[in-house]
Amino acid sequence: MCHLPEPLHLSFYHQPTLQLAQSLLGKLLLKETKEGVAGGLIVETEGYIGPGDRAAHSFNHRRTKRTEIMFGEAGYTYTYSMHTHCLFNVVSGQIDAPEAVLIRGVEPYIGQELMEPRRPKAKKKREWTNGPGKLTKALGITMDDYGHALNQRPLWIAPGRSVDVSEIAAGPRIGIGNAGEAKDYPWRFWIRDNAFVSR
DNA sequence: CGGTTGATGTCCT
DNA sequence: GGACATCAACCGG
Repeated sequence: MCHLPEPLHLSFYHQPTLQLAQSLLGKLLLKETKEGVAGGLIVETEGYIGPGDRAAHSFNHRRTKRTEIMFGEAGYTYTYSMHTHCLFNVVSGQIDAPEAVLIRGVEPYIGQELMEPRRPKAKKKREWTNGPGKLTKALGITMDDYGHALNQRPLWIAPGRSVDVSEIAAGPRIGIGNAGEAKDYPWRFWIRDNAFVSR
């Protein structure tokens, strides 16, 4: 790659979380490792708005080692591990407002030759990155990226392509069945008809 | 210090 | 459509 896509300024992240979740659709998420740069267009996101959101890790102001970064400035990386996987979030909201956007699906765009060997279990290309745990593996995002500012290498977000509002669909978030009334909030957003949306 | 728990992925029927 | 792997973080004691 002669010149890499330029990172968005941190001011981009200073918008309401649900609006940011939609603004992130079509943006390009990039990760540089010693093997090179891999990147994908974001096609699916979810907003998590603690402390009032039962599905958020920061529900009820729960401030722990894991959620600490969510209480800081927008535009930083919140990675967390569940089972054997690592999930990637973008911190949003004001200081002390623990909010974040989970990235659930990306469309491979740069460094696809790096992604394929990282996803040996995937039989089809769409299985490389059509899920929150899958895309982190394909891009090489790990817990080491926790707390990283997204306006610089080795992990950053660039403009990508523009997405019209008519392409955006919304619905309930996935995998939060025990979150009480919050499970029905339509805080999941995706690009309609895109093959790399998780479901 | 041990028991519980997932914002999931993969394999099996 | 359902079981289960597998582990860091969290929480109660």
